[in-house]
Amino acid sequence: MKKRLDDLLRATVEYCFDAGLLKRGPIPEYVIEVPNNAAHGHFATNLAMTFASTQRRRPLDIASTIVDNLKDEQGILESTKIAGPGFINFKIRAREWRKLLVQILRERADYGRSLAGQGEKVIVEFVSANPTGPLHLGHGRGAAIGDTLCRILSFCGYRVEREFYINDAGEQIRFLGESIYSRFRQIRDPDYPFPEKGYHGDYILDLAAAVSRDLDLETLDREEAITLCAEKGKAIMLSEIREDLTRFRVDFDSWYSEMDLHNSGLLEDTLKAVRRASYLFEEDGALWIRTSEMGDDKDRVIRKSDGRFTYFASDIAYHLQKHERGFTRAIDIWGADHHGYIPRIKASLTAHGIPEDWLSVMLIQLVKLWEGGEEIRMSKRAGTFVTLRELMDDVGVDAVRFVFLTKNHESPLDFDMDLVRKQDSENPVYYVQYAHARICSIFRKAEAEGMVLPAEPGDLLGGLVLEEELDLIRTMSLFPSLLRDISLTLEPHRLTYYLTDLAALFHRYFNLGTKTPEHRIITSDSNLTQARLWLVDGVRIVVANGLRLLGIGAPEKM
RNA sequence: GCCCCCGUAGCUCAGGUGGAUAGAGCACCAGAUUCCUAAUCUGGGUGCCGCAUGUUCGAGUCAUGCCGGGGGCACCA
Repeated sequence: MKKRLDDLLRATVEYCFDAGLLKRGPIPEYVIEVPNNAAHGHFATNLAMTFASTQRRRPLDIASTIVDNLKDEQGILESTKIAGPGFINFKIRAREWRKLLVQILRERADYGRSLAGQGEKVIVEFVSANPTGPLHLGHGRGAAIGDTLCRILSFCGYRVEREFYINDAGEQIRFLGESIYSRFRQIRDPDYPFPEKGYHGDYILDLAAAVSRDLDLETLDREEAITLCAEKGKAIMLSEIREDLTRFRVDFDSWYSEMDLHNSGLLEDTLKAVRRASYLFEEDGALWIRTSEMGDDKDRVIRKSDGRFTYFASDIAYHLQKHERGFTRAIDIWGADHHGYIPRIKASLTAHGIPEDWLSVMLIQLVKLWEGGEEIRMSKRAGTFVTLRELMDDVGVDAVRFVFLTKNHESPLDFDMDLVRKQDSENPVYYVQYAHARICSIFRKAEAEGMVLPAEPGDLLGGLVLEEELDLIRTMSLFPSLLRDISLTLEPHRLTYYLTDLAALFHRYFNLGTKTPEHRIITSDSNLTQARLWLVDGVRIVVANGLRLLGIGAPEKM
């Protein structure tokens, strides 16, 4: 609808140019928006105001010139008003809104889908948890945001690859092995020392038990045993991580191992490439990359003086790999504590001639858990943390995913266990899901009363005349552009707000019937009943599509 | 010291790439069910949008500085 209005306005301006009513020149950037005040109509544009400076005329004059010459060939406008400092406010005929409902009913599960992304190849890397422990809340938030974003991007016509980067080559894995081994030895010898940088969580005990079942740790020498513990432990953790993610409805297309990066020689190749670009230098026995010339605040070490590579080296190689794999765009979702890495990664990409905006990094802020009015403090090292698995057991996948998307990812999130456990309208996820269930219930009732909807709504929708009914359609019509906006701004949380709004509109509409029986959806007038059933079917479609993009179920009964 | 994020109603937070009179939920009070699910709804009121300059027709939104809170700085991962 916005597009049609835009075409109409441009045609009008062209006409005014031809007729000499406006000085010919470039049309300035302007917006068409849905005003937050309903009295300002369905759409408003600031066109006349942005025109003012180049036309050297008062915005109000320009507005009336435009309004007097509107090229509304198809008669979509019901009224046009000039208001305030020079806004033009439009109302669209009800007939046009009803046509949009027809479109929703036709497209069904595809409603909202678009080709906006033009098949652009995007790689989204998220979660990427170290396989040294179970997934915790922070990973869950990243997983929910990343997965929903991917679903939306795909729906908007991008070719999306979801990737999990496995940090399986560094010191941390060694500490994991030492921790497991130490716990094993402590079974016999409680005084056996535990590594200072080890992992204290109880899950290490389980790992020790599992590893020692398969291997005779007793007979191996310490080094050998630790290496094996590390390998086995890593494999077990990784498979648990996969299980948790599957249960959380997050599927990855690829799992990229840092170890492979080393073994396949890609790391060495990368270094050669960097060297060719002459951004490397040696100092104090270490190998450095001159990222400071590309916007980083200092140079960074790539290979330490002990001969081992830093993680940064793998990160550079990994990102160059992404680029070589043909992705025209990359999105990384990291914990906010990694923000310091952005400049150096971008700098090293720049050194290879990769444009700065090829990579977008989304930083996910902290999750704090609250229960009984108190914060539950968490620390992975100390082993006091709530895992994603425990959270799923406690409150369910739907609620967890929804809550993780109720805030901008750049804001810290307070996760209130008491609220999320509630299964009533205070819990936003139930509020939205219930809208869907309620509509299904209405349909069951209609069927029980022998109501059958024809295949196409035809002219029946003319019965939809209430402001509340047209409001619902208008809100539904925003869905496709909302998804496009989300894919551009990378702000998937906006979808939960939209669905909550739509659900509220629907519940309010439904409740009209409790006061005024003739506003009930199922009435004695069969034509009107059918029209209203089509309307709420539209709502059901949009809610279901939205929930699907959030990875949340749309129940038919609650 | 440098970098990132946050600061909007009593609380938790939205605020659609700068628009008109800044919103929602919770909390609080009062009400609604012979009815398609009361897992719902209706009504009642709040704001120096942290402060200050600037950019412009117009700023919660952009820029700069400051204040307050959180996080991060490594030849750690």
